[in-house]
Amino acid sequence: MHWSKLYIPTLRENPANAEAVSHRLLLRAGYIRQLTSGIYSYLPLAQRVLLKITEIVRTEMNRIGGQEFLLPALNPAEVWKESGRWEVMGENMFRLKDRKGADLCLGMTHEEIFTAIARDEIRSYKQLPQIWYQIQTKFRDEARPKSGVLRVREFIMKDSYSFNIDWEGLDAAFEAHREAYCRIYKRCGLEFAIVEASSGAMGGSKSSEFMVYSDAGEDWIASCPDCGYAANVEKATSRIPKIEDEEGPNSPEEFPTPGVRTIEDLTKFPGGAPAQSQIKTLVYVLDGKPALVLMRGDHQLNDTKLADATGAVNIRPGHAEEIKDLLGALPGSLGAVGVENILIVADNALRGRKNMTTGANRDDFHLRGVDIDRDIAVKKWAELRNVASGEGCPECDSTLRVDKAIEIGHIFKLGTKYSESMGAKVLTAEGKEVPIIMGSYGIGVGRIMASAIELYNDSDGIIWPASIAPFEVVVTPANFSDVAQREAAEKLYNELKESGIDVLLDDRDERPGVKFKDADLIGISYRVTVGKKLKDGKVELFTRKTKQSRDVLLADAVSEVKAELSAALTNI
RNA sequence: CGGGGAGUAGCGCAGCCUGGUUAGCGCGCCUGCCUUGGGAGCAGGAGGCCGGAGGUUCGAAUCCUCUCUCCCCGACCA
Repeated sequence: MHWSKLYIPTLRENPANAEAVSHRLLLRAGYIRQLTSGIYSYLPLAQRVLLKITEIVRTEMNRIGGQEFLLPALNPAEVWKESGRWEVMGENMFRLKDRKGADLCLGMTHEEIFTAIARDEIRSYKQLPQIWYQIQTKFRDEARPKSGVLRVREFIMKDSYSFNIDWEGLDAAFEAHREAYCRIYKRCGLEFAIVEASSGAMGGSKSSEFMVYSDAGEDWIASCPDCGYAANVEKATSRIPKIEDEEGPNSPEEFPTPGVRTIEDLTKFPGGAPAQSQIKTLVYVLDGKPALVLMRGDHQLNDTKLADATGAVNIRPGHAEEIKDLLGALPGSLGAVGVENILIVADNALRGRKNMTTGANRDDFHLRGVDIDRDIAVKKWAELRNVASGEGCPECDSTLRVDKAIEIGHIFKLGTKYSESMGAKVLTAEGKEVPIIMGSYGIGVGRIMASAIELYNDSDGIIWPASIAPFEVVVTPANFSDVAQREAAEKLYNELKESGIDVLLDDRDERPGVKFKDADLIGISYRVTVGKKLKDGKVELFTRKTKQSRDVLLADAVSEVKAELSAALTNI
């Protein structure tokens, strides 16, 4: 490929409106352009990267017996109604009507469609197991697209689904995917972590996420440096010191707390209490029904944990008016003492606590001396608390840390959620009809691209892992008007191409500085500069990652490049 | 959905507060000369419905009202 013929619209200046590093560099290096919020056009360089990634994904999926499909992105409402997700997906689903007025949607994921195929076609255990996958565009109407290609409304995803007759088969398919994913990310050159995750709206028993640690991420991961425990904070637990309370009064005592609205206020108020001796009362609406959520004063509720613990799908904090109607007081003076007929969910950290302080459900009044077991009708105890850095690892004596990460893959043991709701059943060897046991496995292709940039960049631009770089090598004649340099560069370019290397020739009549800057910016792994040393039969081999260059004989250039590349590709 | 910011040339921005001939600057782009090892130089040139609609005014990029879009923080999010 000749640079002069390729559309690579690099920008000299940093684009406005691009905060995340990957967003800024993808725009500046001419990989993407935004069409509208959360929707991007992928220019030729990006398409080359995406194709390299999907090719790696494809070979590894095929290796575990996956069979590639291509399913419709445009789906009829019926299938989604069968699984119940037409409602569950809410506003995140793009919906439309056809000319006859029938409801359609754009697929957010494809459990329903693949399950429908399995239901219609698979009758016998003899046809199982199956692993089916596709690499296809998904649509989600995100409330807030952000960070360039990291959180978008239209994106490419590899999604696969396993179908088994028994749970052992699911375990095997899950494990096969786990291993395939490790190979995929490793081959893409990413450093990644596998963490325990919440299954959320997908349903199912167990799920693991594949994460790249990065400040550009939106997930928080708790991990233990000693034993290797790692979990999304939506799932993570931790050890915290037990608190021994002094005995309090025989019944709660109400006391005035004018102006006190927050936990913090009450810690400073004369006669108040330290945060860890307060009960924080939150009003949530769970699938339309109000509930009180009780946390220790210094702890934060994790919404996903609340949803998982209660089985609720749609959860939101209550509005001030709802709360006033419900409890008779405004936030700042809420409590659960004496509350009946409302679901009360409490965090495990409050178990057995006594002599606590909480709101009195009367504005500007609190209660002290509250004994949870005695005074509050807790219906459900659960792990609801956000773990924090510095708390104890749940699996060893060490200490947890919490870091930000980008989710690049997620694998689920679905079980029979979809096969049961949609009637995908097969006959066993004994002639019994049973639901197919399913797994679901996703990889965000665009996120792999963006994560690689977040991980590997410097002030000059992108530093691609060679395996997913749009080109492995660029041949740069310092002065293309110089006949000797031009001819040597073209010859070298042809030789590299013939030996199967992905090579670009910078045939532009630009000054060398421009070509070097552009090559660095777009992140090509190696550059061979054909310049003034040509008269000694030498060219320079420049490594983007290290910015080191060394002279090699022109005659040896092809083999030197090959050696560098194969070293780079096996080291990752 | 709440809070904040921004829409002026392909990109990055100034001008707006305090209305007034032809709306500027840098980069990029085109032509020519010159130059060729880290985004050169000189000369000439093209390119704007100042996001949209309505209003105030003799006169609006500038003031007022409405509206659309984008970005950031939060809420939200397999």
